[in-house]
Amino acid sequence: MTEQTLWNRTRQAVYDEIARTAMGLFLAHGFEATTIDEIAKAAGISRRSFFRYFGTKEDIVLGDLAAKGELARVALEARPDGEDPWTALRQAFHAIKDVAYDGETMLKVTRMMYETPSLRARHIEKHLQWQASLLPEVRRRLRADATDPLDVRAEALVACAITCLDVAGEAWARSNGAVTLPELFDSAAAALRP
Amino acid sequence: MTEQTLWNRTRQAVYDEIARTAMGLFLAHGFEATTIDEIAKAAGISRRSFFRYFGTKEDIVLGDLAAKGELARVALEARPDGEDPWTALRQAFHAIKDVAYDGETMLKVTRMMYETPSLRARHIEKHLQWQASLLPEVRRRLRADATDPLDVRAEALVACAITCLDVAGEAWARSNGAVTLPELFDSAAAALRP
DNA sequence: TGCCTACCTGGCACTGAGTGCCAACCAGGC
DNA sequence: GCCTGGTTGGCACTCAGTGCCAGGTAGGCA
Repeated sequence: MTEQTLWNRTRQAVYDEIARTAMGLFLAHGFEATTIDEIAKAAGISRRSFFRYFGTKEDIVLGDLAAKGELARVALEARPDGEDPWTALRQAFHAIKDVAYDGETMLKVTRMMYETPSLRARHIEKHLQWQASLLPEVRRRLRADATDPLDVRAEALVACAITCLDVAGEAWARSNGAVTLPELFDSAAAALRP
Repeated sequence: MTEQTLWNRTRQAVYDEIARTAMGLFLAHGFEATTIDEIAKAAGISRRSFFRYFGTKEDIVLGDLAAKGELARVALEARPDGEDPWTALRQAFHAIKDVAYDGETMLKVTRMMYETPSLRARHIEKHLQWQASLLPEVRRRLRADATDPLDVRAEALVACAITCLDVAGEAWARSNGAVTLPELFDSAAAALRP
């Protein structure tokens, strides 16, 4: 982890402040309708400085997604060694929890994510990084040969598990929270193995 | 289908010419390194006119992907009624054939697609449209209730079938064509039901 | 105390994608 | 010959994102 110097703490505070401000604007006027100039102005920083904290506008919304992927990887590696890889993946994904906002806000943010094309695209892009980070462990469990061009079992399992999570997320956003995300995820995953 | 007036035929010819020219530039200098100004100049049209044929640079590469989705939908609807939905999806995807370029070029284009972030993102976006278009038929076969927020079986099946195709495509591009795409797709799909 | 270094900041200029608007053009129908 | 629908190029604009530079500020050190 990054050591907690004064610099880093200040930086983190500014980062959080920008994210908070921007999210408020997004929820009030929509993601696409909010320009980076507006965010910078509202957060009291220059446009140029904004890009020192966030590479793109999308990163504000999807910031902690990479961290969640690491959570899933750690959880997967903690699953018992003999467990069926697909089951292990399913269980590992239950370790992912959203704590950034309260339930109502989380629903709004999720809906925004699935409805805004550029956000949706970046979201999936981050999932591709999850895939890369989970792949080695699933390969190990399958005793798969990474050099065999025909053996795509590990890739397929990981990618489809993530896809199920995505399907569940979209259904959750549409359902207005009538059902829980883990419930939906299990329902999606079960559909593949009747 | 659009009726074949003189206007439409001319328009189609220009469209094809732009696509051909642009693809040549992409393969020669890379997708991101090629600007729209360069494409327009090489194709002998104005920058403004380019955007009347293609909404984005990515659409040049992914142009016929929507048509392929329709191909898959038609093939799915033609599968026998009693067939297991997952099997029907698998078989339907075998109807998708690439005929746009010769094998070697197709490999290069595919590799470019998987390696360029913006292309990859749009590619997945198009796949989301496939999902929407295939969903009703799979729901019908599952006798699924579209209003039940917990029933995500159809979504999961369609999305994962597409994901398998995507996994297969990436593996194919990486393998330099050592194995065929249908082979890889079957291998990926089989991994989910051992 | 004063200097040096590291890091941050705002501002400016630039590229490149994508859009709105307008004046000009051209083929076919009446 | 005129009208109409569709097209074209050009101009100006917005917005995202990057490179560069000059200035500030905190902390370490002599």
